Amino acid sequence: MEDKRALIRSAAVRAFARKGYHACRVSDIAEDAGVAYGLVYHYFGSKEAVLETVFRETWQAMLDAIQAVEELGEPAPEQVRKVAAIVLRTWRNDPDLVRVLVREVTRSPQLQNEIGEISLAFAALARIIERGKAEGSFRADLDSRLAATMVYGALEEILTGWVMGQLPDSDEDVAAAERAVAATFANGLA
Amino acid sequence: MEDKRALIRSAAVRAFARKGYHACRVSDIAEDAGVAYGLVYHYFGSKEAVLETVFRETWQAMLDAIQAVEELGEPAPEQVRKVAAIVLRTWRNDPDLVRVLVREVTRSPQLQNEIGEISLAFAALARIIERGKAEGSFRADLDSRLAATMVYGALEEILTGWVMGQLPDSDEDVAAAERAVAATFANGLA
Amino acid sequence: MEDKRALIRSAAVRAFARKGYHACRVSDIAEDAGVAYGLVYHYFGSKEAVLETVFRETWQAMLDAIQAVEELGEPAPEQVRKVAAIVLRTWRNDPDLVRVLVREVTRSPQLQNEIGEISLAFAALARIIERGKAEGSFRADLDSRLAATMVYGALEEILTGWVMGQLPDSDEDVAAAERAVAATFANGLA
Amino acid sequence: MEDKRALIRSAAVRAFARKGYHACRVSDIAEDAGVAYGLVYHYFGSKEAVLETVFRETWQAMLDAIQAVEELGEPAPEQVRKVAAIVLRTWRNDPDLVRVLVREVTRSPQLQNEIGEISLAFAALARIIERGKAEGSFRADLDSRLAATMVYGALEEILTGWVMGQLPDSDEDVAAAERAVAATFANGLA
DNA sequence: GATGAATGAGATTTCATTCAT
DNA sequence: AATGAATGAAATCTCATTCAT
Repeated sequence: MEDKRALIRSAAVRAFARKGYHACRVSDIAEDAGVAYGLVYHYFGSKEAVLETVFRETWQAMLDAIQAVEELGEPAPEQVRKVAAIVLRTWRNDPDLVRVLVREVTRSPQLQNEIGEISLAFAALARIIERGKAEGSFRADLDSRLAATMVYGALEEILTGWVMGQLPDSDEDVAAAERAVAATFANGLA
Repeated sequence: MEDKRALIRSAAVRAFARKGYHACRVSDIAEDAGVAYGLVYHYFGSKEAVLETVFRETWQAMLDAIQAVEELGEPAPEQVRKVAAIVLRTWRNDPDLVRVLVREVTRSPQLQNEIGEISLAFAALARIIERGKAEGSFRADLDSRLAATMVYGALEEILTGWVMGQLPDSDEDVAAAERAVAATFANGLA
Repeated sequence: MEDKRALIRSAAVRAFARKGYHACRVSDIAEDAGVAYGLVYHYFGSKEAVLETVFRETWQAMLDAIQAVEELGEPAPEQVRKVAAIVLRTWRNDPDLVRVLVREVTRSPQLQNEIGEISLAFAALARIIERGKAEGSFRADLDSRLAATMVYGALEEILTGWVMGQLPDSDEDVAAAERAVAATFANGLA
Repeated sequence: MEDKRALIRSAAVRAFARKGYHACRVSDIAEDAGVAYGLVYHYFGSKEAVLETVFRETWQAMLDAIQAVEELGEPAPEQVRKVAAIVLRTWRNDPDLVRVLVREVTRSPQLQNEIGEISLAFAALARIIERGKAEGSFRADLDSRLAATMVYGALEEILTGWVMGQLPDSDEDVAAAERAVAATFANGLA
């Protein structure tokens, strides 16, 4: 019944978030999903493929959301704010997922082949900043690739702070973080 | 002869950098150091302890350097610039070390006990920003903890870009990155 | 449609020949037959039963052919020649089948219960040789069981040479092999 | 103490002989040798490598013995007799070893890379027969490769008969088999 | 201090087989 | 008859760690 594949996928997110990818056995995922562990192999082929799938499907959704922001054609600082909102609000929607992405995927030595997809996010941010330079919102001498890196880094570190329990993460804190990022880079890159 | 302990320690940094902590076997470290792997246990006690030692000794040096900056009593934006310089220049000095710290330690689920030491760096940055607010360099409504997180995140992401080969890292690029971080946060936090 | 059971049986021969019994998964058989693997169980009950069936049905046909030779009542050397012809020509008819019988069945530790059926072939050969002794074609002090073993071994090894690609196997080579076996044992056992 | 590698090697022969290669677990070998199974990997690297080693080391010894026969320069039929003696007496010396070689190695699909070494034995037999043709002991129109195959097949099948318990194998039977092979091919190939 | 043989817990993965549909 | 999702026993292999020398 239902969709066992999706069931396993979301159980994997929980399990990876709870114990970390390496410490998490395939049987932990299966147990969490309430299925036999053979089924994980039936649907995903390997433990690593589960992580990869989680990453790819999630990341694509985020890339789509960012692209939608770009297409609105609003001023660059507003676009940066919206991207910050998208990234940071994901935390509220699915903290376990963020935990996994932040801890296991982003700088994993194993998933270096995913770098291409990760860098698409940087590229989108760089495009936004480039447009900001063109419209005069940002300084002309800015290296947009580098600026994109700083923005992305600031966002990811805030997420990490939440993941690690080092920063408060109430709804109000999330909103405040969003404003802080927006303001800092609106001024900082101007 | 010489100092076998130091020999093993630096071999470990190379080995962890090359293959990642998990994929790296104790025998890889020993081989790289040119000793029998039993000796790794003689000096460090466990594989995890090697990583911990690498982290702790390095991190302490960085904390000391940051504290020295604080004690000079210069204006906050200048202190931020100097911290950026310290962090980014480490890359030039020892890329393998940075690779290991960035990939394995900072958000490792295993080394969560090191979080205390990691957060000392955030605390130092937060103190600097707090002082910037007092002296009028930074806006008064800033959450200094959050601001410190953004600065640290920007720095670490630039390092990551270098580690992952996504950003150019010539001496000139390193200097430019340092200036970009300094300028962005001097303005952005003002 | 058609006869799915026969379809699966012949797909199994191909699959076993290609990958070997152990390396061959039930799904390989099913795939080769173009059916779902559940159907293999419907018709045969188990993977081992498929191999057993292949063996038994084939072997019986060969035993029947040999018995027909016996019943003709020709001189023993001529009977040996005809048995050689039967065994060796099977290769031309169905090399995959020979491959499976030679590699998987004959000395499989699992199918030791089939030994009874295998030894019927030896027994037939031994009877022919025994009659050869009676009629004076073969030496009287011959151990017919041992002689039958030698004849059978020579035949199987020639098949093996073909299976393994170590001996040439054109039609002419097959005919030459048949003559060589006949001549060697006609003289050798005399 | 003692030579653990040799200990494991001979335990493997016993274990493979008893249960067959596939049905035999690595831990069976280790248990038989009285060591932890990790040690099997320490010395051999994999289960397959154990079988390969057993084969290669044994086979080489047999090739050496056959070569020694060749070098004596005796008449070809006598050389054939001596080769038969070498091959058949192995059964008395180490039945388990023969069991493994006959059942697992000779026509294993996995060890097809060993074929080169197996065919060296055929080549030696073919050389002997070729010399027999030159010296007039064997008929000139003989295909020596094919004849070698028959001799080898006869020998292997006799071993198989002993392995499978289908032929009597007392010392006297072994001696009789040796004489039967020698006589059959001395006459049969003449 | 130094070595590496020896250990064995534990993880991944395979795949024959079952069974609901 | 036909399918293939679901199961889980079982096997291989890895590798951190111990310890006798």
